[in-house]
Amino acid sequence: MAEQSTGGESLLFLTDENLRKGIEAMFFAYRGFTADPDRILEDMDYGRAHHRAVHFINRSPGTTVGNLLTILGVTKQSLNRVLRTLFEDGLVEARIGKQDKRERHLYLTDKGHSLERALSDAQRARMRAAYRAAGPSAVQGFRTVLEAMMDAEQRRQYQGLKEGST
Amino acid sequence: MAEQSTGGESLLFLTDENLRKGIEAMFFAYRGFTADPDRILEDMDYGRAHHRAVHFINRSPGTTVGNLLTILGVTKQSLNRVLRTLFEDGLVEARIGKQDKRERHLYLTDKGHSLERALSDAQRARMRAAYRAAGPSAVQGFRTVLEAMMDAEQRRQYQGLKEGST
DNA sequence: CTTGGAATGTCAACAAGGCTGACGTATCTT
DNA sequence: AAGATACGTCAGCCTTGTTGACATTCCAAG
Repeated sequence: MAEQSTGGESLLFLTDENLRKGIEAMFFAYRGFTADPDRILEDMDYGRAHHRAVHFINRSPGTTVGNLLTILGVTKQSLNRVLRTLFEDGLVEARIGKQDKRERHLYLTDKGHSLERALSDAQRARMRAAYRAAGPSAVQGFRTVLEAMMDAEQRRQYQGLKEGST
Repeated sequence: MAEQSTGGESLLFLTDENLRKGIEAMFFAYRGFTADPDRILEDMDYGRAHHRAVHFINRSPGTTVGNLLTILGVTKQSLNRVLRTLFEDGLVEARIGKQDKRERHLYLTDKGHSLERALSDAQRARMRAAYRAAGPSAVQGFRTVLEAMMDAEQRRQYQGLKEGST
């Protein structure tokens, strides 16, 4: 998986030109990646920050505010502003921890699940189209490179959530 | 989930679970992707917007303000705020067009090239490490999926610049 | 029981970098 | 001469990030 053969193999894929193409591919692809959810969100006065919160709450129901802070990598003040609107609008609810009553465990309400659905359906549709067009082995490569691009800390979180409990 | 048998191939790579992993991989990888340049930029009161401008001016020297607007997908007011600081700091210079004197053709100065160097060195280093760890065929797949993920318009721009003049 | 620290919430203030709208100017094109 | 185009700019607004300060609540250690 790692090095095919640092011996006499072509390392042409490591030219600056190829790397630059990869950089621009990331830039343009990320725009596409967020475009569909962004359209849905702006119709309801939400932003990407709300999307991220909803995504990770859906993905790890009962997660605490502290967990979310770590995953999202923002300050609590910033996250709190977003969470507050989600509470007010009845998309997310917080339950006080049983063991540790300081903690707030976050859950999506039905309404929250609806939004999450709409957002991830849109995003998955694009992802599915890309995956299908590229084929399974390309997808494998895609994931391999992305994982290698993460910071160690981010990779840990990514993999920690990878096969959570399913 | 989708269609099990479009020909006998396994379409297991199109499961919602796999798509979700791809989505999160994009999220975390993009953070890593921007982390190194961000660190350099914040030491000098610049932001990602400056990075993007510098990158594309370096890549297409003599490009016009209008071109840049199209590529970056922002408003001229927003871009102008960034360009103004780049002019003031002597990183970018604008030359009036010979054929059409309304156009401003943008070029990096030596100082601009230095910054661009520093930024892209950092970003390429991470990219190179990821590429090397993943291997050539993974890289191929990576690019294929990213291209498929772009909007048609973005892909046009990406490919238009792809092999520019070399 | 008291005290320290952890987890959380909140107020205030600020900055970057998006956006819209309106207007001005130089320059091309017709 | 008139209109369109390329660009710049002023003014104002929004989201989402930041710091700093402070209150609350609770756990755990003395």
